[in-house]
Amino acid sequence: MELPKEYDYNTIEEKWLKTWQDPMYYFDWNSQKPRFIIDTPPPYPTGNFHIGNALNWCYIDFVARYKRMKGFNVMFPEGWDCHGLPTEVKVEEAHSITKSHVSREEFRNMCVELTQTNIARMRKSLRRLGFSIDWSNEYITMEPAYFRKTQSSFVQMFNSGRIYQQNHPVNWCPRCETAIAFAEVEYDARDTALNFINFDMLKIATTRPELLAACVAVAVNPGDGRYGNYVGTEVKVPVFGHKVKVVSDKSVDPSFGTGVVMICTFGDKQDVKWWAEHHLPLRKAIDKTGKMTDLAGKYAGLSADECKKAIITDMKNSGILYKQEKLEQNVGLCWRCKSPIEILSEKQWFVKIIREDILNTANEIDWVPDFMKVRLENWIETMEWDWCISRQRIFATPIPAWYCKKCGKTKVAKEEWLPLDPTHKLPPEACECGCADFRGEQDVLDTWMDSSISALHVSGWLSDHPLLLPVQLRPQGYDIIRTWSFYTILRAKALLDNKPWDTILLNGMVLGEDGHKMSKSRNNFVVPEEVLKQHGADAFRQWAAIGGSTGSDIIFSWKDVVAGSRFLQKLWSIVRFSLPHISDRPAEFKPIDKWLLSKLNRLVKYATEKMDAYQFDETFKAIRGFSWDVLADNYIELVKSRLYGDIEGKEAAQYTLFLAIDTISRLLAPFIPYFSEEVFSHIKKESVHLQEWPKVDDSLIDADAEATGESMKEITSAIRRYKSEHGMALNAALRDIEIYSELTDVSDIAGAANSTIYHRSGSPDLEMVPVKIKPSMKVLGKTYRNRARAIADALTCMDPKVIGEFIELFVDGENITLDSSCFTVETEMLLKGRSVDLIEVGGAKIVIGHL
RNA sequence: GGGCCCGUGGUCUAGCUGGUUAUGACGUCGCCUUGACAUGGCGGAGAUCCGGAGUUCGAAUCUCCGCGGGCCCA
Repeated sequence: MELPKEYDYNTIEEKWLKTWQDPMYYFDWNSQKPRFIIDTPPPYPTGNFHIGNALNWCYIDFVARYKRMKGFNVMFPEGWDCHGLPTEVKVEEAHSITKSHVSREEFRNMCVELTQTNIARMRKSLRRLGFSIDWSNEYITMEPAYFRKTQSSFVQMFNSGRIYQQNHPVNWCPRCETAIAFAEVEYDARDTALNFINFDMLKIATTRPELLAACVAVAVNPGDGRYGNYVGTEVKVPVFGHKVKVVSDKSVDPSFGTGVVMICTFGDKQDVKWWAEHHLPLRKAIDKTGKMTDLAGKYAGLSADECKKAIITDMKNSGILYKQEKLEQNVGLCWRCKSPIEILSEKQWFVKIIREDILNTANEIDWVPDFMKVRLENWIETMEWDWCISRQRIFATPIPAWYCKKCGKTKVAKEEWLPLDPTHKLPPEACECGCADFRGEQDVLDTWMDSSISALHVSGWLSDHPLLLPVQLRPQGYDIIRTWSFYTILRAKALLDNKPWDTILLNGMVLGEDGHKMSKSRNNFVVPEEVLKQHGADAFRQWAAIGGSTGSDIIFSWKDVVAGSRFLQKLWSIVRFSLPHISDRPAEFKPIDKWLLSKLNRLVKYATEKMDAYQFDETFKAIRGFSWDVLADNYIELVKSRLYGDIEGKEAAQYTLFLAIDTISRLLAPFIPYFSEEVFSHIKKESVHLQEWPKVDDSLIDADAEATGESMKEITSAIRRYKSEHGMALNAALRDIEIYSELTDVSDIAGAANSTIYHRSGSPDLEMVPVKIKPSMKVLGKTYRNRARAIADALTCMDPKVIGEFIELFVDGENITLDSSCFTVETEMLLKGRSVDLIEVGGAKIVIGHL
């Protein structure tokens, strides 16, 4: 059966999508094979699998398929990180409600429903992109089977003292009305005013006059002579009248403002430090909704911003505020809603951060590329507070704890009671005080508490399976090193005293075609579905492979996708030509067959090395280069005459071609699974994805065979070039070609050149005239170091006609003898006798008779 | 202000444990419809490897400084 001329990616991809069965990719918990477990990032189920995810999943799939072929028992699970504010917001929009309109349970159900719909949509994209996901190991963090583990992890870390509850300043988003972690704070430079205020006997400068009511001290630098007398005294806070201490602290910058700074609870992180160091009292002037409290007197009930304006006006009028200066300041914003955050002191749950633990564990992990580890190290070094894990939301994993209604004591659940929602269920035992009535904890867990145990979950933690931690690979983007990598390392160490993974593989960000971050407003946004529709999954996956080196940012490029689809068509043509000719029956190879097989085995060796180093671009480029250049443009052209005719060496060509097609389809399988499956299906009635990765046959890597083949290839190209330069069709016959070379068999060249070729030994009877001496710097430099330049200059100036095997030179007052390895002599051929053209390639000379 | 990364033909990109003619893609120009492929083949043009200094016999590659860009953070 002849193959169609055009490769119809759509039909073929759909065909294999229907044919492939999920169990092909199931992890075998009982297998004796070496295991390779991947801690796949669980995406947030927005409903759309974006192109950045797609790049990451391509990398994962390349690895998963490669490792499977290498004989590993591979787990490529798929998780879904469900909980979070975006879904709550979407649900509120969709139902035109706010979460306070319905019961917590009802609201949660709405979120679950939306999430399920979104997951279903994203599963389709994952399948269509050809990812070899192990669907038997799918997990969904909002389901009891998973959040039971999140709750267990909470209980275990509480019991080991790694989780505690405390009144502590936290970053607070007044719009979302929840605490947030530092990882969730963004910074933006904004213009603000520095206000100079008469402060009793002192003058202070502040950007946040609305916090005057929360002022608990003023501070000066200990070395500042202007204010030394005031330290230890008290001053009266203007407008509000309460008295505060004057303290000295070396982190006050005497040159900023007036050199006197007001400490309030809390204007910024520095206030928190001073507050703790100087044991200052707490004055809450802003509440959880961002409104001023009663402490703010006449300003109570105003928003912080309204209060700021009002108090500035009032203080200007009364002469308290005597000057304003413009100041650029970085303002902390909520990453989700971009509102400026406040720092409030609230009772929250925290996870202890032990820096050395995390640093040491990070050092036991292989980072690819290695410099990415520095990002984690820098983040760890700047951490000042513990990780606040409680959130004031609904759609999240409940914190399994209650408060005794009588004595107020906190009761944390026992693991065997889990999973549970403390707002629905009371603990099965009474409080120590004897009271059995409890109030369930309404706060829920930060979503990173769910996803930071993904590695533990997939490796069998708290299941009937044996625990297989550490897993082999964590693939993820570098943008979430300070969150997901950091938290996962922390949790694996805290819960199991182990590293979570052997290796972490970082991918870059996908940029739009204009080189900027993809965004709808920039109009450079591309969704994978659009690419799939136009060029198919295999073309898309090639962009992911060759777009750039692993770890670097990658620009999405339609050109690369188109180039990918052209390569598929080229491969298809190669296969379409080859299939009728191939044979798996061994035969004795001719020189050019040996050349091809040597190159092929070198390719396998190189591809294997590069795949092991996660260098997908290098791997794929090598395979593509071999297929297109070596196989199609050279080998096939050289053996066509053997394949079409009925001459000696036909079987060798058929067998060589078979080996090439078989090997290439295996090498391509991780990258273009649909295409390679289609090709392989014509060779064998088995899936290529269940085959072994090709092994290197070292006996076929042969430098001599390569040199011979290279020479044949060069001679053939030279003849082609000759024809091209003389305006001849490439299949036009030349007469009288004589080749003087070391070659023993020129029949393939004759076939490719479509001409009769006379094979000669020795040299043609031509006059050779040396015209130029070219110094070999590589040799001269090594031997003669700093004299190499002078020797080279002297060589170039010599008369080439007098050169023998050795050259004697007089350089820098010294006689130097150079052998022929130190230079090459370029010669020009003078023809005599008949009128011929002479081409010289490598060591061969081609004499072509004039037409 | 700090950390990390990057700056290679018109565009994007590989190389960067220093050593022949700097990789590939896209584009561009010329030629060629040959029995796998015109979504192709053959050939060509096009690069002061961001700038400067240094190390070296020799630097795209190593060091320092500068300029420009990106990301993360304070």
